[in-house]
Parts: sequence; structure tokens; C-alpha cells
Amino acid sequence: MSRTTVIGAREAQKLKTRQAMLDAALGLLEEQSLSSLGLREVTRAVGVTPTAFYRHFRDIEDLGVALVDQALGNLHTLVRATLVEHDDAEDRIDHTVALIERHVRAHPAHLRFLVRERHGGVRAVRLAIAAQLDRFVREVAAVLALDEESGGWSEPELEMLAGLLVDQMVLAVSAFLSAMLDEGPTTAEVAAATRLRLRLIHLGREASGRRAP
Amino acid sequence: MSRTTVIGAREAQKLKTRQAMLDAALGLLEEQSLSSLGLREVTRAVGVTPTAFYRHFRDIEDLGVALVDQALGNLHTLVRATLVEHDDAEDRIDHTVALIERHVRAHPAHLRFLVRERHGGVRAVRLAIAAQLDRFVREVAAVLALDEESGGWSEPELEMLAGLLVDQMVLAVSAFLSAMLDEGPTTAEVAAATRLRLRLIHLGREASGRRAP
DNA sequence: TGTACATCAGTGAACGCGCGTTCACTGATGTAC
DNA sequence: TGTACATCAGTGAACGCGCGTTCACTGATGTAC
Repeated sequence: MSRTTVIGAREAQKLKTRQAMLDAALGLLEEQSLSSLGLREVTRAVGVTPTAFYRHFRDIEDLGVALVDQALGNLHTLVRATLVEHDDAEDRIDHTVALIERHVRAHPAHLRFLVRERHGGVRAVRLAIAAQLDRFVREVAAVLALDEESGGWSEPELEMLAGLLVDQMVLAVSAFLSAMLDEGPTTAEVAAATRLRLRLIHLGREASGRRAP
Repeated sequence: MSRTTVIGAREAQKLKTRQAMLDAALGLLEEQSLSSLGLREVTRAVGVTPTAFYRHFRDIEDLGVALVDQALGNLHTLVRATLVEHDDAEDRIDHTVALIERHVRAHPAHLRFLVRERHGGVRAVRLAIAAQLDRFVREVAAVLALDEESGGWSEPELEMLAGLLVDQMVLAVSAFLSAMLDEGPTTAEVAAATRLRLRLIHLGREASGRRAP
């Protein structure tokens, strides 16, 4: 039996318009912040009247919260899979950095939105992003717990390490995005610097386990 | 001879209004982003007519760039002094984290502005913040170069470490600000987590030096 | 010191424009029988 | 299958409002002699 729910033509059309609004908003947010995005801009980009907006979202903040889930959706799973697949530290670092670079190239607008609004001016969106990143941190911590090196590590310590790593990933995303806009170091330099940082953190992890096991 | 330049009453009044605009903008930016701040909001808060704005800034973006320097001004010097003053790693970590917490309490609006606009929607401001943080990273790298542990470290490696540390400081600022808004972990938890992270990074630094000296 | 003129920070009126939100509507899709 | 009625996504006109920017102005401060 198929997992797709059977829906009517009207409902399908509504979902399509809603998605068009989310996509249009994402495009418009490449060069501005959510708190300055107007609902008329969004509906104009989609090609519907301003009032149609209210059939889908209460206001722009509501749309922003809806964007958060789409934006972080896949990265979780991909990173998790990459970590599980590779045991060796060096392998993990190389594959994770490459994965992030690929993901940024594939979904620049989604990731720019996340990085920008993570500390942005709309509280509800900040909280939604924080909640998603928290989930991500716990997932990474759970994978790290399976490593040999994690013997003797408490759960809070593992979450600290996972938080450190997730923050590095977000910073890497941001740096890759800047590189794509020629605003800072090149993509290759960002990748190299990120690997160096992750290696240092890995050495700290090993040393930490050795000292206080 | 005094270092203060003698200035006329008119010039003094102009500087005062300019500063009032910067302060007003900073206040208004606590709950919105620069890209949605209006010049009429700023002049209204100061108590002058909208047109007076143009005597001081070309537009809001110009005001934003002016804010950047004020916002990062002191922290540089303070952190640098703290690092120079303490050699012991544990001491450094404790004093730096305490310094950051104090600084956030003393200048929450300045720091919120920096954290928010670092990845915000206004390119010129992003670039100004990146340039300031770059300077900060080089300063920290210069202090780290004086440590014994830095024997055999190349300049790029030291900058990588300094960059990692500066990013941790910015993340700590952001987390302290969230704590002050009851949006996440408490201030004490943020301080503890930041110290844990910095300790792990320090262990990585030691291990790294030992392996590839 | 006193006077005549220049400067320029801030004024206030005016402009056209796009904004968010309200409301009664239309007409295709969906449902009951 | 066919008909009568209900639903509701999107329409289009209208509203009051605050925005950024222009312009000619005023009057206190500064300068030259």
C-alpha cells in the first residue's frame, strides 16, 4: 500500500500554491532578512493577489517558521549517515566537509535562510531553528556515543562535543556561502580551514578521553 | 598637551546628534534587523525631523557600518589584555569567559547587533563585521604565538586556532544574550558549556603540538 | 571689541508609493442523496 | 449516473498609514576684517 494520501484536486492546488509561496519567499530572502520581507512581495512573486496569502499563513513570521523545517530537513539525515558510515576520524572529517560543501551548492537559499535567521530579528523563527539544531546535536551525540573513544564520556560531555561540531558545521555552511558570493576566502580555503579545525577538535577529544577516562 | 581636539559649539552639537542617532538605532535594533529599520524611526526616537538624518548618514546601511566599529571597539582590547595577563590555560579560560559574560551584561545592544548582522541581510555591514573580526583573529593569533605551546606552529595554523577561539567567543556572546531573554540555557549553563568547549580545544592544541611539532 | 557676511544643522511642507488588512465576491471542486 | 447544495482558494476594490526623498527655509554659530 502506498504511503501517499489520496487528496482531491483542490487540496493539491492549495499545497502547490503554499509551496510556491515558500519557494518565492526563500528566493526573496537571499538579499534581505525575514523581518523586512513583505507579504505583497511574496504574493507578487507567486502571481496571486495579496489576500491569497492569508489562506496559507497568518503572517510572514508564520511563513518563516514553516520554512525552518524544510530548510534543515535533509542535512540531519545526511550527516548522520556519513558519520555512521565512516569510523576513521580522518575519513569522517573529509566526507563531512565534502557533504556540507555539496549541500550548500545544492540548496544555497535554504541554508542562507537558516544561517541568517538563526540570530535574526524574529523570535519565533530563532526558537524554531534552535529547536531543530538541538535535535541535530542530540542525533550527532547519539552517533558519537557508539565510538570506542567515547568510553567513559558522560552524556552532557558528548552533547558538548556534538554541539561544538554542529556549530562548526553551521559556521562552515556560512563560510561556503560567503565564498560563493566572493565575500571572503575561496571555497577550497574554507574546506581546508574547516578540516583543520575539525582535526584539532578530534585531537582534543582523544586527549580528553585519555586524561579523564 | 591634551589629546582632545578643540571643536566649536556647532560641531559638538552635530556629534551629539549623530551619537544620539546611533544610540537610538541600537535600541530599535534589539527587536528587529537592520534591513527593516527605517530612518524615520531613528529620527523620531531622537526627536529631530526625518530630513536631519541626511546631515549625518547617506542611508541606513551607512549608519549600520558606523555602528560596527563602536560595537566591537573595546572587546578586542579587553580580550587581548586578559590573554596576555594569564599564562595558565585554565586561568585564561575562566577569565575570558567571565569577561565575555560581563561585557554582554554591560553592552547587550551592541553585541546583539553584531551577532545578528554578522550573517544579516546587509552586505556592507556583513563585510565591515568580517573585517573587524579578522583583525581580532590576527590579534589573538599574535598573543598565542608568544606561548610556549606555539613552538613549531606556522602562522596559518595559529590563525586557524585563533579563528576557532574567536568563533567560540561570538557563539558564547550569542548564547549569553539568549540566556538573558530566557530563550535557552541559563547564563551559568552557558558559561559552563563554553569553558568545557574551550578546554577541549586547548587539549587539542596541546596534542597537536606534541604530534607534529 | 564690533560689524558684516558665510556656513550649515536642523526645519517643515509636500510628493508619490507600497504596505498590511478588511470585505463581499466568484466559480471550480467536493459531497449528499 | 444526475442533481442540488456546500465549501473554500483565490479575487479585486478599498482603506488608512508610514515610508524615503526633494526642496526652499531659518537662525544660531563661525570667520574676516
